[in-house]
Amino acid sequence: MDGDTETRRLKGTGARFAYETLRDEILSLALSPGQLLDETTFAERFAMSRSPVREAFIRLAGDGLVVTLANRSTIVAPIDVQSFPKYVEALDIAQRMNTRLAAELRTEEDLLRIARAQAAFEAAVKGGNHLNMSEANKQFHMAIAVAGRNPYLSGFYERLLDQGRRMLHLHFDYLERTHDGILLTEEHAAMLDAIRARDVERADALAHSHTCQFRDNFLRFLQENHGSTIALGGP
Amino acid sequence: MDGDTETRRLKGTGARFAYETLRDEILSLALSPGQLLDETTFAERFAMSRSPVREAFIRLAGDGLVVTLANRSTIVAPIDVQSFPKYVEALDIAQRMNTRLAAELRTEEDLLRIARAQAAFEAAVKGGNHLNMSEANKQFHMAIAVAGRNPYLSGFYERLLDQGRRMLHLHFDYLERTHDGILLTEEHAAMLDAIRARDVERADALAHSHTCQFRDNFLRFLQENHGSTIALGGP
DNA sequence: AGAATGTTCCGTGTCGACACGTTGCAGCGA
DNA sequence: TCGCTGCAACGTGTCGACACGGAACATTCT
Repeated sequence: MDGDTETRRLKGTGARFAYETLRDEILSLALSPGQLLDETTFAERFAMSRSPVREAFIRLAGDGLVVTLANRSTIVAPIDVQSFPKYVEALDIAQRMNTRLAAELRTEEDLLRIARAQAAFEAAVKGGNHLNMSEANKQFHMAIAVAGRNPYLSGFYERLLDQGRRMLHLHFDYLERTHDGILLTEEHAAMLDAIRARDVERADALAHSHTCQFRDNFLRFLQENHGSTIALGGP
Repeated sequence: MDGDTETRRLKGTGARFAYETLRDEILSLALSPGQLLDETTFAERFAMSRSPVREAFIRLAGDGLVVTLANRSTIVAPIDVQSFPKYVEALDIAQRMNTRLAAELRTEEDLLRIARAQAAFEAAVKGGNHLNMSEANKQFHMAIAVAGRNPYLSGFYERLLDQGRRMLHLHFDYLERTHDGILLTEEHAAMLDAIRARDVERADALAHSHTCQFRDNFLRFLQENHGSTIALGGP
C-alpha cells in the first residue's frame, strides 16, 4: 500500500509493463491492425515517460507485431490476407517439426506439463474469455515445443503462434457459432496421446491436420464475411 | 566532406549506425561472446548519447545476439557449445525447407540474383576478409530463401544464418588451413544448378549435405582445439 | 579469522526538454 | 481552377540529468 492512487511501479518494470500490455492488446485485436501508435499518447496512458514506451515499441517491432515508419510513427502490423497461405505453410512446418520432436524426446515430466496446459485450455474455453483462450492454446502448443528440446525451433514456433493469435481472435465469434470449441480440445487430446505413445508419424499427421483445421476454419470465415470489409490495416 | 572531423549524422541514423556497427562486431567476434557491454562506454565511443545505444542493445537482444541481465548490464550472447547439435538440427530444417521452396518457385530473375550473390561470395573469398566472406555467404543463402517466397521461413533462416556467422568466424582460420574455401563455392554452384533445374529433391539433398559439411568442419575444429580453452562467454 | 553488516560506487531505468524531419494547410501564381 | 511554394503543427530522435538497484569493499562483531 502506498500513498498514490496507482501502485508505484518498481524500477525496471515500466518497460516490461508497457510491452506486455501493448502485446496483449495487439494480440487480442483491442488495438486494430494498422492503427497508429504514438509514443506520447501511450506514455500518458501508462503514466510514464516516453522512454519505456519507446522501448516497448522497439521490442514489439522485433516481434513483428508493429511496424515502424522511420521518423514518422509506428502502426500495429497489418494482417495481410494475401500472405495467409505463406503463414500457414510456415506454421505447418513449425508445428509438425516441434510435435515430431516432442513425440520422440518427451519425458514423463513433459507429458505432465502438456496435460496441465491442456486442462488449462479446456478451463479457458469454459471460461469464455477470448484472450485467455488464445493464450492457453498457445501455451499448450508451446508445452509440446518445449518437450521437443530445440530452443531454435520452439522460438520460431512461438513467434508464429503469436501471429496466429490475432487471426484466431479475428474469427473467434465465428468459431463459437459453428463449432463449439470442442473440436480443438479433442484434437489436442489426440496429439497428447500420440506424443505419449512416442508415435512420431501419428503426431506429425495430427499436427498437420490441426493446422489444416485452423486454415479451413479461417478461410471459411473469410468467405462468409466477404463483402463486410474487415479492418486489417492494409494500405 | 564537411566541417567536422567526424561526419555529422542525420537524424534517425544514430541508432541504426550503432545497431549495425555492434552487430557486425558481434558477428565477426570483434566483440567476444560473454563480453560486458555498457551503454555509457559505447555512447562515448560512437560520440552519441545513451539513447540510441540503448535502442541498439534492445534490438540486438531481440535478435538474440546479446543478453540483457536485468538492472545490471548486457553481455554479448555466449556461444553455447552444448546446444550446437540443436542449432544444426534447426539450421538443417530451415536450409532444406527454403532451398526446396526455391527449387520449386524460383523465377529467372531469382536465378540471376542467386548467381550474382554466388559471384560476390567467390570475390569475397578471393579478397580474404572474413567479415565480407561470412556476409557474402549469408547473402547467397538468403538469395535462395527469397526465391522460396516465404517470408516467415526466410526470416527464421536469416536469424539462424546470422548466429552461424559467429561460429564460422570462430573457425575461419582452421577452414583456410585445411580446405581452401573452394569446397564451399563448389557446393554453392551445385545448389544453384539444382535450383535452376527445379530439381527439388536434389536441392534438398545438397542443402542437407551443406549443413553436414558445416557441422563436421566445426566439430573437427573443436576437437583439434580441445584443451586450448576458447572464450565462448560461458558462465 | 570468518561471517554478517553498512557503505560507497557504478550502471541502468526513467524523466523532461530540445531539435530535426514530416505532414498538412494556407497563400500565391499561372 | 490547379499546381507550386512557404508556414505551422505534430511526433519522433536525441540529449543531459537524476534516482533506484546491485555489487564490491570496508567495517564490525563473534
